Amino acid sequence: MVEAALRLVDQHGVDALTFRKLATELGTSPMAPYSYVRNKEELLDLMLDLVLGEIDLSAPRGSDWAGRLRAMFRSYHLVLTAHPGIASVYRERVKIGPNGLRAIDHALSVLREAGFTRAGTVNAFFALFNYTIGFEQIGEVDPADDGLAHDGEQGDVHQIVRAFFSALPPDEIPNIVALAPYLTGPKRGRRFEYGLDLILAGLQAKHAARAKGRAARH
Amino acid sequence: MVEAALRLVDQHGVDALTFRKLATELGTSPMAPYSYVRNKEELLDLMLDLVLGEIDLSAPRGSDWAGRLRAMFRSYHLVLTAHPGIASVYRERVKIGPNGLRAIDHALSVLREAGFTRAGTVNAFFALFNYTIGFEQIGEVDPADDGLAHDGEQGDVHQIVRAFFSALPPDEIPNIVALAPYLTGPKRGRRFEYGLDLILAGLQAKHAARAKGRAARH
DNA sequence: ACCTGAACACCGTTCAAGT
DNA sequence: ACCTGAACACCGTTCAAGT
Repeated sequence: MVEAALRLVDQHGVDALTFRKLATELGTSPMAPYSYVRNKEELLDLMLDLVLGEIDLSAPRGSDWAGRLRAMFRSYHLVLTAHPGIASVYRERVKIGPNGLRAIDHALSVLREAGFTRAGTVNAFFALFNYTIGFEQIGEVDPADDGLAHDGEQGDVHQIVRAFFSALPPDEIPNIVALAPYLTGPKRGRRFEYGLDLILAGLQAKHAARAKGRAARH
Repeated sequence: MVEAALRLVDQHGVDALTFRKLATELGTSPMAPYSYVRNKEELLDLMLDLVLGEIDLSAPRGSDWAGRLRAMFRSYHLVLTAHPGIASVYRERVKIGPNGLRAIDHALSVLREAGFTRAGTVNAFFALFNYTIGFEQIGEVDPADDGLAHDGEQGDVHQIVRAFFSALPPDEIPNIVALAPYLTGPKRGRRFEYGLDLILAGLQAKHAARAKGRAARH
């Protein structure tokens, strides 16, 4: 049942998920899913947890704590992008399921074993977690569909800029204009890892400073 | 009109925003808002841009690029938390308005002036941007309402853990259990800055390494 | 425990019509 | 240009009823 709902979301987006459509997909009546689920929120929570079960938590052999976190959140990112729109289920009211709990606990254990304090572990986890989720939230910078057609030549950057960022005249947003090819590009895979490595580098600096402070005290 | 819609969202949440409720708020017919807006998506985009206009882009006197970025994204964070739920407007289809463009351009200009490459500037911007948005996406770790009442004594951590993370038995999530007081705590203000400083520290390390490499080549 | 059909209280949006 | 009222095609969910 949840699998069928996830299939619907993967194919037509999260907004297209409807008890009625799900029912016809299953060949039942619109009310049949209520036998398995209390309401739509619970269905969404179950779908999210099903997806979170795909995260690879097996640590790469012999790697350090930063490498293990990188591997885990890279997998997390890949799983979320494989199910577009599912990240939007994270809202105020999410109920975390068993797979989500296992993933959280794994990340916390890596940070604790690395020697981070309790507060530091939690803060570091949320930094990685929030970044990963936020990355899925916005897709490519979408065009502002204001009638300007996309039939111009591919190389005409100014045409693209005008279509994508038409809310202000170009001379008010010179940096956006200058960087437009990078802003609209599809280099999402590397982009995620750039930010992930920034956070991990920050954590490693904190970790090193703390070890140094401990050594100086002895 | 957009202001009235924003007031509705601030008071009752983004899901409660309805053309019909907005109309009664304005004392008009349910169809009246359509005179100002093409559809609901456009209304949401206008509301988001109205909020983004509150971001403080005035750089603190005499601070470096990292300090200026910290100030801007701290303000961005405060603005988003002041309007709960508004961050959920960021979806695949957001049309960025003038205030949003100004904020983006400001962040890009700071990074460019600091000496980051074009690709580095864009990647750094998205790291900060995605983290900030992701932070608003999930609120506190919400209780899993499975009938367990919250009437236990405040000090009984195990009770809290069982209520919040009941999807798995405690011995399968030892780190969550051990860190539960930190996970469920309301220390959101400092938590945002922890992650923000991690990203900025990572950027500063990259910046320093690049300057060093340039010097060595001469 | 699982499924059905009809109904209720809502939505966003279209349309024809008014000023 | 702005507003109205009725209508359409949808929602999630409740309820009474069936197996």
